[in-house]
Amino acid sequence: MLINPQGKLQSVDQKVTIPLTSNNMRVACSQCNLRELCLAVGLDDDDLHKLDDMVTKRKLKRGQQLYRAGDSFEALYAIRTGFFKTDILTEEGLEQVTGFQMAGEIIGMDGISNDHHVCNATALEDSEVCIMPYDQLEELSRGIKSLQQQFHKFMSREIVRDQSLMILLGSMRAEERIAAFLLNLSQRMRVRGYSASEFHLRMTREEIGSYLGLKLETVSRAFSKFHDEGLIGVQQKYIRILNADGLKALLNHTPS
Amino acid sequence: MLINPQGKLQSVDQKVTIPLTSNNMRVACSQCNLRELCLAVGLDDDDLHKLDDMVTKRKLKRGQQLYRAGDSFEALYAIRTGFFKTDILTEEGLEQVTGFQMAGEIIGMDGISNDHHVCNATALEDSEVCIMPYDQLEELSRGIKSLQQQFHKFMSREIVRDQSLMILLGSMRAEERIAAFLLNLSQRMRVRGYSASEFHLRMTREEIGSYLGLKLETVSRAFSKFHDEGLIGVQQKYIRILNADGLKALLNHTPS
DNA sequence: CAAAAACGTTGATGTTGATCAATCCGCAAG
DNA sequence: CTTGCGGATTGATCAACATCAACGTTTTTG
Repeated sequence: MLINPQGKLQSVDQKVTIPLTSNNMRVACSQCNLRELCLAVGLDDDDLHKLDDMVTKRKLKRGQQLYRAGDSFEALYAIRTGFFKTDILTEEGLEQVTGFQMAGEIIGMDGISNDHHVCNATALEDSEVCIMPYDQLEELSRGIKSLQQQFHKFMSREIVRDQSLMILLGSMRAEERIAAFLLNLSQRMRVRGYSASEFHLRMTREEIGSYLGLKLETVSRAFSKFHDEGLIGVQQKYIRILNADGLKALLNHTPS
Repeated sequence: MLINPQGKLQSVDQKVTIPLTSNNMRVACSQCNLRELCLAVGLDDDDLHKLDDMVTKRKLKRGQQLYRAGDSFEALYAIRTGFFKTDILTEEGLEQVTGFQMAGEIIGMDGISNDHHVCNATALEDSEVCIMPYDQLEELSRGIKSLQQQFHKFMSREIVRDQSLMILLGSMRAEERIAAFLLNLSQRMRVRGYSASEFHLRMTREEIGSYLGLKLETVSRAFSKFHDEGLIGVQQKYIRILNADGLKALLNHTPS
């Protein structure tokens, strides 16, 4: 499903609210209200406690980097709260955004192949992550079948997500890309119990453009056009989806 | 490394030739001359024999499909000989190629996330694959640490490969894309012990274009231009790399 | 072998989105 | 309140690539 790279997350229908109470470094996966979105899906209490022992957490301020390209790979990170971008510096020194990630998503899997990260991960707002040391995660998933399966599904989901983006970049036109982007964000907000119809963008027009293979002016123009057509409301970073079906209709519109 | 999505495969320096002798359905990973490229990297003899028991093989004629989008996911496949493409049919019914795969590479990992394949895999020449039933692979990799690690590296490598392609599609111009494509093919041929400087393309101009987000005419024009500039030799699908450095120089050429 | 189909090349023209540039808005700091 | 600055908007122009079209070449098929 093209505009829907979150795979099985879609089927999680229950509302999930995102408060945050504990302040200690240890995190209880068994208590976490994101556990139905996260690696812990389907684990029994006993196994959840084993996860608890492995996981610590870390807070990041807006703009702080969780890891950088070239850093040695130590752990995967589950986002508890906040919003991240991942990006790569190309040979010519241009930044290209490879993804935006929100609560319940796992980042860092690019580092497994080389023992070094290939991209940067930056918090776009104050955020908190669960640190899962990779050697421990490997060991644990050798012992817990459902953890192993869940982990593999997350990796595969990332592959499918990337391929959706390849299709977007390879075959869609500017306005289609931006409609797909907005619908995808909206969908992911819904799954997390937030409003699907209004939200704040955490990234700049330039970062959106980088992600979608467009220039910031093109992004801005598309927003304005959608606004004029009554499809969305735009006030800087505050977006309202006024006509989701209208946006979807833009996607099926075959160009030739 | 942008033009180099095969990750650690790069470091395998020894020559690997690709004969094929046995004809029975059972395959001996322990005897396979691709085992240093494949999942079996780093396994000891004992563990290799466990792999042997799991794997069967299948031959495909040119044009045959190994699996289709929507098929239920049963197994991963290691390519023993031949050449494949994977593609997705977009909503509008357009085909988009998501990758070309050759000997030693693993395909099918997109299916793990949903228990169904999201893309088609088609043999572009007569080919042979090793079938690795996924439930058995999971079980085996819970018992064999180095198999588990190798499997995870393959999945991660696929993620990194896809991200390289995202960058190509998001930030490179037509001729850069095509130069990167040729250099990548050349590199992968070298790793497998084939000539890196001359080879047959197994895919059409249209398939190349689909993969690179370009139209077939644009691909054809770029080939002609590179030919005129003495960078490559082109005779239909037979390509010679005459000036690899010249091609590489095209990549660093910042547009603005 | 002949005919058809698939694939590839090349040219002329058109459209999309990039580029260049001016202006505006919102927010933070003094 | 004013100033400065990063971000956003909007307009004018341009370049890259798509599209349309004609023709050539190779492969497949009966």
